[in-house]
Amino acid sequence: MASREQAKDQRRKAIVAAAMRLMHNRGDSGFSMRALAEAAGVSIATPYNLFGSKQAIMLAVLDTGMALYEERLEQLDADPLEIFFEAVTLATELYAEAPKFHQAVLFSAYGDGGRDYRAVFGDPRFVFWRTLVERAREAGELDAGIDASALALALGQQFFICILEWAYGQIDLSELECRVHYGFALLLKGAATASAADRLAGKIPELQAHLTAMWAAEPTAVVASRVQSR
Amino acid sequence: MASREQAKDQRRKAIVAAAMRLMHNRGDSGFSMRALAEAAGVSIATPYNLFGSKQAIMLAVLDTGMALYEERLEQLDADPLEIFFEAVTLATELYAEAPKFHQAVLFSAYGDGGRDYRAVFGDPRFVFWRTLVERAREAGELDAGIDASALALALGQQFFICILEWAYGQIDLSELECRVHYGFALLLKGAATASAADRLAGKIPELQAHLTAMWAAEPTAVVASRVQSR
DNA sequence: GGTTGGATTATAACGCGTTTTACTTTTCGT
DNA sequence: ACGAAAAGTAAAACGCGTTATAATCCAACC
Repeated sequence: MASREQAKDQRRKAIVAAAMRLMHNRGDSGFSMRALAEAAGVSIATPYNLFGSKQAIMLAVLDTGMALYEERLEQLDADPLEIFFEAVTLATELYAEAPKFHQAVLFSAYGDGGRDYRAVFGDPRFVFWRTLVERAREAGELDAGIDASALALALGQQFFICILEWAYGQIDLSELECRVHYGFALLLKGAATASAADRLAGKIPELQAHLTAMWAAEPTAVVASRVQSR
Repeated sequence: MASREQAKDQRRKAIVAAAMRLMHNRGDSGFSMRALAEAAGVSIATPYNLFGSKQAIMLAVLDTGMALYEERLEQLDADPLEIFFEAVTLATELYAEAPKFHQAVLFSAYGDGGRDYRAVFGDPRFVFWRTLVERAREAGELDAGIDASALALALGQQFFICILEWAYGQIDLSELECRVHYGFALLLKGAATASAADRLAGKIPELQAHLTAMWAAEPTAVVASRVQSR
């Protein structure tokens, strides 16, 4: 029997579930490995046996969310270029549904001193963007000579860092969405075929105007210095 | 008299100097607030009185380095478009001169749980990129309608996250340089006037080839998954 | 069914960043 | 020159992630 492994998996699931429950209820503050162990009904040593670190647990939580996200994105059935922007918007919508939860997960997954195996930009997320790039390239929206991995990396990073800023409480979700859209428009335009480049160019002025309006209206920490030193 | 403030500043400088000395000698490991206090000849409470947090000290170290960096960049006297790429190359050269030191500073400045006032992308660095963008725009290399702040933010973030990956030990300096150049080429091309866009487009294939060759040859942690899942 | 061995447990400990407390030193207005 | 206020000091403590140490449990083999 694999009842040994079975029991392990069961405990693993219980721990991830308890982590999600705790995050939902209390957000980042109040979430600690000791609180998690208590909520999951296990000793504090067990999560370390089964996952290795707090960061690994957070990444497990993140990955389960990623599956749901990709599923909902497929249902949108957007065209190969628009889907980049839809993907960002969908993410902000999901974040808006449970902001404290997502902030806590992201903060714990990346904000801690986890210099371990998979730090800044993990595999599931990278593969996701590369798939989108490959589709767009095959659809003739992107230059055929573009390397999918290289572009996907640049796109994913642009997304990722804005997400981090949101998790750190420096920007809100609408600025997150707008900034990533802006970065995506520029990056994709740089890699696009002529017709697609035209469409992308059309997006830029509006996004830019939206951003500057935001910065003028609502000066948060980072934004304030940006506006004042204009 | 301001002899009170004077003494404060003196102590502040002593602490920053001791921090730099410690980082140079022992890198990140072995550097702690207790070790710093001892090396600076002050109590552990003093750095907190004068700076508030470890992160603030690291940002002070970072900012003094930034002044040197900008100075050396001005001396290069590159043209308004090339200077973006020179800036990246210069940074990698400076990092290469004392890699352990810079890794330690960056890691401590951003890797810790410093959710404080100025987290991901601080003011001196943002202003630097915006100035470069403004110059390039005035030189007619970038579209006149481009907002300097918005583009500077996108550029700086692309740079910043690659630096972080290097500080985390996930990529080496040559990959850092190449990836940022690639991201910059795409972003700038998306914002460039026609003639500048052509010049930028010429850079992209070479950078891309360089990147893919790197990934094929030297599969580090992140890279490995990238290559294998090709 | 008893024995064995790997997993889980409780518990203590470590080093970290940070805060608090209580004591001492230094500066400045009168 | 003296007393009040401000600031620096040592030392202990807090909660954190993580690790080490034994004791204990429980599925798996003879």
